[in-house]
Amino acid sequence: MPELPEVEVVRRGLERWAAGRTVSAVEVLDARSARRHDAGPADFTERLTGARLAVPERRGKYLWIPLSGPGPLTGALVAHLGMSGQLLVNEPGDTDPRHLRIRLLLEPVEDGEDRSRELRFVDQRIFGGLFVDALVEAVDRPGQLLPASVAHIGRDPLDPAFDPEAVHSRLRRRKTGLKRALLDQALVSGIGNIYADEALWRARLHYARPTETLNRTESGRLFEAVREVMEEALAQGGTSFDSLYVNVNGDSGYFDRSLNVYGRAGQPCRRCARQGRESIVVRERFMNRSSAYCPRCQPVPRRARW
DNA sequence: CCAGTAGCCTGCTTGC
DNA sequence: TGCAAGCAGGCTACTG
Repeated sequence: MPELPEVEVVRRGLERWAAGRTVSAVEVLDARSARRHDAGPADFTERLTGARLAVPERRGKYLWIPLSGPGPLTGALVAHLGMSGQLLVNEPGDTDPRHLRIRLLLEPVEDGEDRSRELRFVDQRIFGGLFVDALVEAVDRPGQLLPASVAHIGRDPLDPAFDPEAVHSRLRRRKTGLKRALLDQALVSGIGNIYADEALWRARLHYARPTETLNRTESGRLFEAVREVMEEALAQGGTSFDSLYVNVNGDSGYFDRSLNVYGRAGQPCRRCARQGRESIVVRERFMNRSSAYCPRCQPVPRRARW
């Protein structure tokens, strides 16, 4: 499941392998993967054909490639990977993978040696998709452009302009549970179910903690934990884009090795074990998804908000 | 405006 | 063995 670190790995791969190229042809094999393009697949194809791909950008789990026509910027190709989306760069003629949904043919870069490439959007479950959108100025930063459809997304903890104090104030004004707030991409972006559980564990906070009772120390600890979890995942997955095949299926290599609570229900809490205490990680259903935590170092708050 | 939830999707796993 | 239900969960659109 791609979260921010996985999406950043894709962004880097695209910067390395697709930026600077011009789209010569587009094939929408499954219109559902372009359903967020309001004007339909034919318009999607038309807007992309002949466009030049600039350096990809990212906010949270949204990724976009600014497009220039023959002239200045005309918009952006926006991608969201959803649950199972992948963006792959291939040589034309490579065998089509099972869930190939959209294909973009990319012209060679103009040095005579280079070949054409294919940018492929592969997505088993079709929660993700591609669309073309207009670029608008960021409200809090004149001059910074982002797709109109991404304007409501909050800055992520790896963004230099991320403001922990501002997010803390907004958290305090909410009346909800902490994990619900962490997963709200308008408040702070890039955090999905897995990294939410991992960050909460690190910060020793329970997912049902009422946001309005959080103090600065705790929110500071939490954002720090989120950043650490993301940076570690990035360090492990962020080196695999050095070959042509931009491999980003959500496997950053982080999953098996470094997870402390997610997928570890029934196993001992590592932090408690280090302290010579015994506590077993539990898994509960919450918000129609699973939440894992250690009941000893992340005790259920007195006034829990589920 | 805010909090909370249904529905979108496919494929693997589990239960009868 | 076959079939159905359960599960995985990010995001938008919608309701209260």
